[in-house]
Amino acid sequence: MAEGGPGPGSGESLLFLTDEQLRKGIEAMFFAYRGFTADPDRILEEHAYGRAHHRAIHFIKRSPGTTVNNLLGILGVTKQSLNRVLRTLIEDGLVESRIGRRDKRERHLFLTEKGAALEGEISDVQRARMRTAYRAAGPAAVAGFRQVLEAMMEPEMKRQYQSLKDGGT
Amino acid sequence: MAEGGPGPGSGESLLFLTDEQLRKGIEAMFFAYRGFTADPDRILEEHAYGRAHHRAIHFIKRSPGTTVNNLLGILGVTKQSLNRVLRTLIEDGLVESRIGRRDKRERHLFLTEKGAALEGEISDVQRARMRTAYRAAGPAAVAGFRQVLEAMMEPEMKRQYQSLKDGGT
DNA sequence: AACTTTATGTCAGCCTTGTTGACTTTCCAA
DNA sequence: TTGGAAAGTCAACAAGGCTGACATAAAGTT
Repeated sequence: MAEGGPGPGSGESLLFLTDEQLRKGIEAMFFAYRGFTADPDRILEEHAYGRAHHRAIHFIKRSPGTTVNNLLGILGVTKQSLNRVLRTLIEDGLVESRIGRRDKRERHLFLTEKGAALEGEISDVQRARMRTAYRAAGPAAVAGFRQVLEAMMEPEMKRQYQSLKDGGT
Repeated sequence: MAEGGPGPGSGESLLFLTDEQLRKGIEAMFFAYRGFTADPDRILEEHAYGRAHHRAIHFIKRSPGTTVNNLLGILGVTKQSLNRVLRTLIEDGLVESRIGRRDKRERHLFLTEKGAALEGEISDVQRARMRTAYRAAGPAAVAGFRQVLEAMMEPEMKRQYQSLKDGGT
């Protein structure tokens, strides 16, 4: 699949995508994702939780009252796997599970005050890093960053992502 | 930590970083990383390997002859964890481990032809997705993407990342 | 009313990939 | 030459994925 790299002089208006360039992009994703999860991981460890717990409370915070099934779709894990995490979060009093009023089979999930506190703590450090990175890179870079990430998503996840439209801008 | 969102009219020259904006960035990373690993995961599954194996052969390909210790620094796992993965790759004939000539404690790692074949197969699909995303987003977006990712890395990882400088451009 | 489907939860067991602890071999420096 | 440090290996454990089987309750269908 080698692209037969264009020389230094070939059109910059098209894309100059040598395998080396693409490889750098791939490694950038790899290392950046580690940075992205580093702060949350530190906090979670103090509380004896893992990333799985973080993902759950993140999306419950984003969509309070979401059902277990919704969450399964977003997280892309099995119900057994999610259930294990959810059970401990409920036992520990971070998440509340309310039986649906219209459809009593459904469980609607909410963060308790305690759960919101942990979510907030993690959210804060994660946003802080994102904010720093954004400021270092500048507004144009931020737009590009989001565009590339969006183009990299699987179609179904892209829908999930876009279903929460941008707040202000 | 709420930023007290600036209204639609406030200076676009500074950064317009509402919590909502930052949250979108966080979710973009989350969903994009899934897309990023989706194709490799499919191929790896056919060969009964996991992401850990992929990471190993990726960085051995990038730096042939690297030692186990070097690899540990890059991958950020324990040597025991890496060793298990390495052992199966060596048993399966994808990786060759040569005892160091100067320092016999060291093992220098190389991909065999078979290992290079798998690495290439995975690399191809991963680059293909990256290329598609880059093309969809355009050159300016690509630059921004890389800038933000780099700003998001932990300092030590940033050094690792930058140690392989850009090929052409 | 009987049957089927859906939503959720649970138990059991497996696999990958992280972890720590203990150990061997090799190297180097006092 | 001997003791510590470094590189690598083996053993055992934990988290969090997975599948399969099954239970319950509520909805929906016939």
